[in-house]
Amino acid sequence: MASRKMEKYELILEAALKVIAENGFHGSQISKIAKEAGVADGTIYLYFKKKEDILISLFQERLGDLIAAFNESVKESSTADEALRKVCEIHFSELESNVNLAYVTQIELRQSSLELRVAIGNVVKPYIQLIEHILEKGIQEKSFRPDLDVKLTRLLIFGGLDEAVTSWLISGRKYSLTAQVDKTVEFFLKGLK
Amino acid sequence: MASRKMEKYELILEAALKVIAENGFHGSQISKIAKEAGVADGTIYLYFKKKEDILISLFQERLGDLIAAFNESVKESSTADEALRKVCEIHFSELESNVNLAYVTQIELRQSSLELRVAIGNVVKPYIQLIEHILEKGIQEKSFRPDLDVKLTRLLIFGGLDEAVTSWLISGRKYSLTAQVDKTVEFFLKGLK
Amino acid sequence: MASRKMEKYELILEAALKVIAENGFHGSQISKIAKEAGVADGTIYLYFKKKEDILISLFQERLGDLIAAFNESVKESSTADEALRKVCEIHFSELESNVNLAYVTQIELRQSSLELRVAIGNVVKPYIQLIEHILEKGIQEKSFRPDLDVKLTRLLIFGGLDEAVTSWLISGRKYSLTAQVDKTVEFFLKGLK
Amino acid sequence: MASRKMEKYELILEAALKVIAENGFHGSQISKIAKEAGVADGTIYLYFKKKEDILISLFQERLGDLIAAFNESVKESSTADEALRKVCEIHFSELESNVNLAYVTQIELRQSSLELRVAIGNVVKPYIQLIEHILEKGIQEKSFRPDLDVKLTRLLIFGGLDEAVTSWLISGRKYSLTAQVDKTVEFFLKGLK
DNA sequence: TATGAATGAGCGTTCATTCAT
DNA sequence: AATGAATGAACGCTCATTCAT
Repeated sequence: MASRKMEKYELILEAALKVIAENGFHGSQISKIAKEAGVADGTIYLYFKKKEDILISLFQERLGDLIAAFNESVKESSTADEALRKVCEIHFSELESNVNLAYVTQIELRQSSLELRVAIGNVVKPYIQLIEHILEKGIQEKSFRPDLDVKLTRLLIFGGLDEAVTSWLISGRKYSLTAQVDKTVEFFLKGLK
Repeated sequence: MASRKMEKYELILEAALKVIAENGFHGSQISKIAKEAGVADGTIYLYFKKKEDILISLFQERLGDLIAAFNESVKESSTADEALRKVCEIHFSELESNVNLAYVTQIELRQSSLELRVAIGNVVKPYIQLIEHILEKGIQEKSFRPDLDVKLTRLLIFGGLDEAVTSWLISGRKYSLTAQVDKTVEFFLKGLK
Repeated sequence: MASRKMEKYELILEAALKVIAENGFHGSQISKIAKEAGVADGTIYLYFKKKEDILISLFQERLGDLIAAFNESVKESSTADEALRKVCEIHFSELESNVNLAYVTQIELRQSSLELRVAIGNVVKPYIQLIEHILEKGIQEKSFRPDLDVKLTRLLIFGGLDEAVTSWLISGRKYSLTAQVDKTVEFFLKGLK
Repeated sequence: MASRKMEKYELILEAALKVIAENGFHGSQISKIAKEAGVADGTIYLYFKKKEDILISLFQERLGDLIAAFNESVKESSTADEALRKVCEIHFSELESNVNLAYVTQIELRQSSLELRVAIGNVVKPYIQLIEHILEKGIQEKSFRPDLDVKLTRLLIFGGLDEAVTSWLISGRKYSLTAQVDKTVEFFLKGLK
């Protein structure tokens, strides 16, 4: 009954996402997540070894999907410019359309132990590498400057995207995030000049 | 006796910075900070209302200094280009030369409650506004593109700088951060092209 | 199907003995015993009402055999002296040759609830009564002092034997227990003088 | 204020003794002991590192006194016979007059972890050694048999005394324990013959 | 009979904060 | 102002037991 097992696993992840988004990281006791999922406290420990494992899985499952979507889109892009635009588009649109996920990943999960942050880092790493690949492709295509430091630039781009999302959230989502895609990509491509 | 009062206040902040840098956010109990500062636990509550207030003050005092330095330098800069370079230089060099502060602000203080993060946000806001002013100045000087979205671009720049510092820390400080200033400024000014 | 029923019953007891001997009383969860026995957790509750019942049954079955052996031997003994020697011999040799049983009865099962200890007491009672019978027989034979308090003396003898075994176990079984039979019986028979 | 510190330490030990005697080992939660002592739960952890430490201390403090009393009495005894009688007398009378202590040491504390039992063993060891010294003294005085195995015999004596006390407790203290001293000592001295 | 997923009560321990001195 | 002993709320996790299949 793998499907049934997965059902409950998904149920708990879904509940955790909702509870954390509503109550914050520190206000999300196991008992609250269990109640939201409609299972007993102990049941959670049949699917997750420790409380932190829920959060790590949440990150891996949800962001794993996102990163798969990134890879797919990038493959379909003919140019590096287009690929970078795709990345930015997906990054903004996915988080805009899934506010709970956005809130949890940008705000709540960062308030966690070093151990968890390392796990999160591992999930984010492929994403940053994807940006790096796009940069390399752009250089090969002679579309991007050949003297770019790809290791540094990928961080500047990721950091910019991340901050844009966080700021949008903290502002109370008073404006459209996806509407920023063009200007954002333009800044990355053309810089300030 | 204001000076004497300030003495102990500073003593506690200094101790908190050291203890958090050494033991991490979760390993920094009031009792440990008090011992490091050479005062009794209860004494801390004569200077700070809650534990979080120590952290907020830490951020305000130390980053306040930094931001004052930013403002000073920017005023002395004749062009927006130069001002942006100055900001980046100070951002990287100050945190590179004060690893405890870097570690605490980039890594440890982020594992805190929403309330604290809002307070931190307030401290950071003037810095982001400073970047905004530079952008506006650059547009006036016709050095920067007139169609820049300054509200968005300031975030992309701040996020890029922030991520560069965090990544450098997590990597174990295996390379020079200040050596990245040129490439970073160049990316912001010229973009990928 | 009584035999089949008994098979599984025995299987579980055997598994419990092994698991407790290997993991100690507190490390012996039902799930561990079930796995060792090759049955499901729930199956155990078809044969035993509560976890403690396994332990009580373990004691009854295994020590019951021992006590039967005692009775047999005593019946075959012509004198009380000889009977007492037999008791001591069997007590020491059986536990020496069955270390798991010794460990579980002397060390692990004593860390249990009052309820269990009462049940264990009931199992031990016939043994203590056997010693009493031997004492009475000795008095009748005019081999033992007529002024012996048999109720008290049986305890002194049982306690002595019990402590000798426990001490031997705790010492790490560095010496032979059965080699102590002679001296032990001699002490009981002649006292210190 | 060493005296004040000791006051609360004693208060907690006293409360623990009472609570364990009344509720058994497993029914004695920290919160119950704290309430009985009239302190907060957390206060207990200012005086004891772990819950088990209360029990170990209880054993050490109370039985330490007892063993000191033993040593004192033995020193005052002119002969080994007399010393052995003294030991038996104190053993029985002290536990008879302090039923809570008897109950806790004979019944409850034995249901504890191996770690605690080792600690208890260390407290009991000097007592067993004391019995050994008496035996050696008796041999020197040519009052006891020269062929006694003192290492074995001390266990037979201690085990006998221990069992006599436990049995008296379990019986519901329906008879006088101290009234058994004469018969007990007589058994040890003269054996069954 | 047999299974094993699900249950949920139960508790030791930490630590920010208070307050009598 | 300063102390530091005392407080007590808060919670993750285990595991004996149940019950739908």
